[in-house]
Amino acid sequence: MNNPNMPIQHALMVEDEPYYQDYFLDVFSSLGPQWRLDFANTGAAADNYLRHCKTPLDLVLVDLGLPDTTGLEVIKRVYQQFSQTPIIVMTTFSSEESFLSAIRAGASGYLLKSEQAETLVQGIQQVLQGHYPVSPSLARYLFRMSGSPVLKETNTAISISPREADLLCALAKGLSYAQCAQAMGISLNTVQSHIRNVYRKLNVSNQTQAINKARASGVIA
Amino acid sequence: MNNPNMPIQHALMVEDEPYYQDYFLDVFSSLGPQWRLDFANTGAAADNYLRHCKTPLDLVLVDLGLPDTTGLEVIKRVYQQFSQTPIIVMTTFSSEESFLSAIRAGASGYLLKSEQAETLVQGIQQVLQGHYPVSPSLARYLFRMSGSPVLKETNTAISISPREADLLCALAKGLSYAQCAQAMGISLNTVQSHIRNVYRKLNVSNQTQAINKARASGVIA
DNA sequence: ATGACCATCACATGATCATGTGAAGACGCA
DNA sequence: TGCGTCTTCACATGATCATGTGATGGTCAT
Repeated sequence: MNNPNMPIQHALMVEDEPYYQDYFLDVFSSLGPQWRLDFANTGAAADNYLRHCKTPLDLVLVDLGLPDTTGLEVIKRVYQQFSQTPIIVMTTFSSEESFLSAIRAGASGYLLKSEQAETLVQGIQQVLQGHYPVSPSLARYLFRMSGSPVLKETNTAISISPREADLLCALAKGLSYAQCAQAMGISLNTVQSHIRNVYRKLNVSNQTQAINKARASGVIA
Repeated sequence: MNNPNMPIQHALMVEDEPYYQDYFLDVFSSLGPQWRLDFANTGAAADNYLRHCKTPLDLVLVDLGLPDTTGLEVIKRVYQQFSQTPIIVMTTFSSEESFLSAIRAGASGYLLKSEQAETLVQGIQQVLQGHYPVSPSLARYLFRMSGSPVLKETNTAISISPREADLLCALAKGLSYAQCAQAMGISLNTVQSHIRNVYRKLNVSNQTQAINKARASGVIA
């Protein structure tokens, strides 16, 4: 059905919005005529597509936008079936958590739809060459989480002291005050004292808010 | 001392080998005439340079090659003094450990000297734009370590119900139980009831642990 | 050497969270 | 029809957290 001298490159995109389907057809035209881009409107459709897919796909794009976690399921599925096939997450929002989940599930790239079309093309080409393209706003997070435990004197904007940062790290792991106290070799009173100061500095009033804000500020991984 | 219409861009490179000093002078000429590149031959020299440096540097390149960890010390030092200054590690070997250490210390990019000069220029330009360039062979590692720990037990098995997930999302935002109750239109009693069930399902015993586990399982964004 | 942080602790109290027991109606599945 | 799960609620109690006031000694810069 095709010219054997020009082996076809086979891509699947899981995307429900027709607008983006059209858009990415356009993007793919920049990659060359040998590319064939199929669409699956839902996670279930993608699952079905994969079930009937004999030859390994060359690329899979997954929209991680709206549905619960079906996007993640698709990624896992693809990764299981074709572990060599690069998977790129295309999403609207830059959620750090969904980013991590996607990578854990097997994604090799994570790009925002809002990127320039040219940037998307580059990202796709990069992933095909074995690279791991990530949109800048998320790359920051990737870096942050790789360099977790230390980084004491990093209190750039917000003046969280080293010990306070230690405590936040411990809390972020899920430790209770008592466990933090033990882990840090200080008394429960001191833990509470630190917490009081941290809350004041970050202007928050509970643990989760503090952890979120500390993360957002790069104070903790 | 300079043309005020062309603000000078000030870079420091910590590098002992004259060959690479020349090489990077060449690389920098590709960036434009406004760039001034100074060199420090040792970590101590860099330290001294920083001590007498008044205006923030625009870029720092650090050779992480041979010396013990003096390269790392320089990175920390720069990061402390000019937290906004991008730091790129230039190295000969792609050691995963030194890579991680560098990131922990505050580096924003990690490039191999063996890259094409053009690639290096691109990397420098990227980092100046706030990106995080990493040589491909290391990017793979970055991804692996972000994702590896799980991947197998991707808990699709955890059966968090929709309302329970809603609650976890609300909590993850930093809301208190009372606020969650109001936001979800249910009573405080019900919130506690959901929490009890969630904790049982996730096998945890406090909020932060629950949020962490839910995130790790992709249950919440 | 006088502030201005930091780190450490003590004592205290009200708010919030964690956990237990129990129960009701709705839904789906066997 | 019954069993399980989900969702919702009530009442209750101990644990943990949040917040206040105050104190000691250290470091560091002015």
